[in-house]
Amino acid sequence: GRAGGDMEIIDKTKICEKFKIDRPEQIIDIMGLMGDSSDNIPGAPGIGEKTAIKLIEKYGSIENIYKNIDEITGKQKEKLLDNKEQVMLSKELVTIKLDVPVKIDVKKLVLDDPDEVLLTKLFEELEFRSTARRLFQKEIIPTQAGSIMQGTLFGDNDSDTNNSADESQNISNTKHEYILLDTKDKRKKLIEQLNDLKEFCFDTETSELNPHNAEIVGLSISWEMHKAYYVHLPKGQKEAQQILDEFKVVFGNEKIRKIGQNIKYDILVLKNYGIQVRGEIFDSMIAHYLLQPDLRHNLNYLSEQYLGYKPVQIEELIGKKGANQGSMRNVPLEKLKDYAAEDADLTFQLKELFEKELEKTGLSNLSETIEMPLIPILAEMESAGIKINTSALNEFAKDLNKELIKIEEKIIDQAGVQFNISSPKQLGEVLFDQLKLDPNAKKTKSKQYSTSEETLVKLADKHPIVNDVLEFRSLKKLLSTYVEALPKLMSEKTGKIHTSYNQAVAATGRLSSNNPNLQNIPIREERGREIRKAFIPQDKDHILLAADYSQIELRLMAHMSQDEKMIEAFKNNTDIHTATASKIFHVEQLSDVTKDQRRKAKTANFGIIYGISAFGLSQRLNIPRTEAKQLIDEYFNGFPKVKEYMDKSISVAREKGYVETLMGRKRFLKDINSRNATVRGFAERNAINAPIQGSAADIIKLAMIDVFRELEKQNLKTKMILQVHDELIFDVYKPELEQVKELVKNKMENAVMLSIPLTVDLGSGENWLEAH
DNA sequence: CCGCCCACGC
DNA sequence: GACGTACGTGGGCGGA
Repeated sequence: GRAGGDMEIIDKTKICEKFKIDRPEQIIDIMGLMGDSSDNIPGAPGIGEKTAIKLIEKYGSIENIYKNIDEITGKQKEKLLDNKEQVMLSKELVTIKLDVPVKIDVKKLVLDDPDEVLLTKLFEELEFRSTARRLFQKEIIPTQAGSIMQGTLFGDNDSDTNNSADESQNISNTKHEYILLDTKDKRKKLIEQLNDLKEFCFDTETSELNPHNAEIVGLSISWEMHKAYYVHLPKGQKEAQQILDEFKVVFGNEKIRKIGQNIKYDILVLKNYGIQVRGEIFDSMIAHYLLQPDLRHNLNYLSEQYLGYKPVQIEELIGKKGANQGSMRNVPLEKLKDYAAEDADLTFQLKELFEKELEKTGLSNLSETIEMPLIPILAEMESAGIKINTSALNEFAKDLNKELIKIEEKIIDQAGVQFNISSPKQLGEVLFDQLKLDPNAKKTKSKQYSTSEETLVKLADKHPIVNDVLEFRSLKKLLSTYVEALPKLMSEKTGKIHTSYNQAVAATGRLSSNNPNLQNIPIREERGREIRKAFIPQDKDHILLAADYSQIELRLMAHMSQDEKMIEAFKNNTDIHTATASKIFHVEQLSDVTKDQRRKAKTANFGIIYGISAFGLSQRLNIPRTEAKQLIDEYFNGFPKVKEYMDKSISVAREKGYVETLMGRKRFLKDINSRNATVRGFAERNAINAPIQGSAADIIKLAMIDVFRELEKQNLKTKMILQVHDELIFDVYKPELEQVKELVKNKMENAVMLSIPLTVDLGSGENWLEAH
């Protein structure tokens, strides 16, 4: 069996309760801190969990151990914290260790059973599955539902989800009823039942991952634990459509809540078949994202963690991913039924758990008023897509290619040797070994020469090759990332680009975009702007409208800190960077602020939001550290409440273990009390930034919902098509332009009421650049 | 396949 | 003596 099968499994929750420890992983922390590095064996584990607990018993609390750490460990502490080569049984130390390549010599790592159990448990907590697989040559199976949970979250969840430490449940050892519905009659009975429900969970199986092209292979439905139905769809498009049409009314029934895991995908797939999913939405993935924004949210993970159940793996059906991966179409019906029905069953079970947990942790409002309603709106935006001017891009590609060839020749000529300019490794060797541009050249973690833009700019006057390399980089980036990539992602069906928004990635609450990423289209450099020009309205009757929040994050800083001076600046509608400059440089008249002063103030403003240090600011502005420190001091003099707010955010995080946004979105900061300054610093910057960035995300999401509903209400043809963090883009039906402008501005500016006004800038044009 | 480096956006 | 600004996605390289 698994290592240490006979070893006593320690219930950390009870220990935590007894000794008033907030978080179970603190025990692990202690273990790391106590680790013994004297034997000099790389990868040597620290003290065992039992010893850690004995220590806690002896000293009464974690705090007391910290106080007496020197007494307990001798000089170990400094040594441990400084010696990065050691792998310690501590979350944070392992994290540090990851900054440099982790090399664990398996041969030297002779572990007896208890140690292996400990490492296994640790790796499990850290989600180091692949590392564990290498070390132990086997998979880690989660021991206890909720074991990785933070704080009290899910701490009392031990009802039917706890299978002790042995094998988790799966389809073969769990009682279940998965029913295949293969006649019209059976489907009719199901649909009748569905119509009387207040909610049901569903999942679609499809031929491919892209929802815009996917063919539906099957549909599974569940509304009670361990029981689910599967409807298989035959190959012909027409037959599939007929069967799906039977379900049209149920999906369109506003009174029935629809539950799913990543349900936006299913909504999009059904939309392709002309089926509108209406009514309330509950997505287990999004729910977990709200509960634990820093963790992962896929069904396998959630199921193993919270249900103690290992689902049938997709690889068992269609093989490992890659070129030879099979299709859902070719999976034997019985297996497909089990797989599909199980997915719906598990998703339903997760909903039961997560909905209660959202309630318990005060996240229901955020969930019900923002995140869940946003899901179908994102689906609509993705489905609408944006048109691109491919011929313009193709022309641009030709130009870029020509220039690239020229500059490549020039670089090779100057280097005097053939090499791959796109290889940072080779480039570094040419610049620093061969041309010897900088005897003290910076190196990266992996001991390569750094060739980042930041580094190269400083060498620009040493050799003309440097600017050529920078130019090459910039051209190459435009060509490969945008100009060549975008047309490839155009849908054949619609001739448009359909990005995909991920609502459960960014720990702060922002959306992210991929396939393609439309949130990082160039705008700053002149040549990059050409790419924006290629984004155009759907036809000549339409025009693009861009609406962006002005300085939303700084306004939020003003609101949340309640700093009178900053609030005043925004109320007077003065340029905030100029106002900042006047404060930190003591320039009475705003009109006397110089460009350079404004630039520095602007950088300082960004730094403030991100929790910058004097060093960071000095690097950014290329000024001495003392001057940077003075800037920051003056900033806090000028805006005293901002400093208070930052300190308060950190202390809130220390006390509660998390920080919150305006709408109550939480971010847990487990490292906020870390004794490692670097790790703690990171958490502290998060404590400052997360409420600001996250509140901005809350606000634009609210605005999206309001705007979308208003467009619907007024029966307009205009569509909201893109979101870029503080900006919304619309494909406006030209006759509606004035009406839409007013509507959008109104809804965006009034999404929430703050101590300062929110202002939105509008622009329209025949392409995205012009609209800005 | 995966980690690293680099670079684009907000 | 090292470290030092938040959140993302993607392309290309190079080692395993």
